[in-house]
Amino acid sequence: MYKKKIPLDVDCGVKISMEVMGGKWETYILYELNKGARRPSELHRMFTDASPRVINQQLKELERYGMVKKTVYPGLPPHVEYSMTEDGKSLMPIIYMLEQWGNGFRPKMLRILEREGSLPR
Amino acid sequence: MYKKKIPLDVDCGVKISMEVMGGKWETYILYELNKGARRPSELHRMFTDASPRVINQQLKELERYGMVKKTVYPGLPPHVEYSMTEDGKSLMPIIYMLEQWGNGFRPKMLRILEREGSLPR
DNA sequence: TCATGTATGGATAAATTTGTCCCTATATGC
DNA sequence: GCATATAGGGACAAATTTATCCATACATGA
Repeated sequence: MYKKKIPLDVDCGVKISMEVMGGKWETYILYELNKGARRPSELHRMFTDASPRVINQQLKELERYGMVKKTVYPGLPPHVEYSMTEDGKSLMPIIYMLEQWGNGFRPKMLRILEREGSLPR
Repeated sequence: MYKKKIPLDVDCGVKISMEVMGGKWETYILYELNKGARRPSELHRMFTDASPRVINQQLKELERYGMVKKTVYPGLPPHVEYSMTEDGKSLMPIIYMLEQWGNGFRPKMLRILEREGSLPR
């Protein structure tokens, strides 16, 4: 893990929220875990654009902040499950709002990107 | 400005929202402009932790996405003002939610940081 | 003349996040 | 034996964001 040189600004609520759920795959993971517990390998298969390594990192971050809970079932082969905590669930309304706002803004965003010539195809 | 090598994922609403308001100083700027129009130099004096250069960059980004409007008053010395657009205002509820959630989570965050020995002073 | 305030931006460095490559270890199936 | 699946992580590279340094230009006031 990377050790911050400039500490998080704990005085700002927005910064705290962003720190907890701002990772590239974290909202995806939370969204999925909100439907039910998932094994790491399931998530790896779902998010094929992300390398397993990165999903593991972000799961670890989410666990660190108590947004998800890791359960290890003893035995071999290893069986691990991640599930949502109450704190994690409390993030969902924010995620839904971000999702909704972004969906509403999409047409304008597409026009902006097109105008700048940065649309693939 | 930095030209992205990996394009924004326009299929994801959350990503779109983050792209628009995820910059380090953007929510601060929006929060301030929401109270009324401000000149760049006013913002520079307010956010002394940020270099003027960076505030300018983020203002430019916000203008690019239509969240703020730049007005140039002719004459010398130059007089420029940034003000909120309707689209910008529509972001405020999200910013308030992020602020509220983060404030609520602060005590836990402080305990986590303390446990890891990453609290200054 | 020189410092100050106004607005802006190029070039470059530092910090941070994300991604890739490859390794550990164990059990099962072919 | 060898491939596959399970979970995980070290070392490093690439992408991205943020910061620093310094430059332009013009007017005013000491």
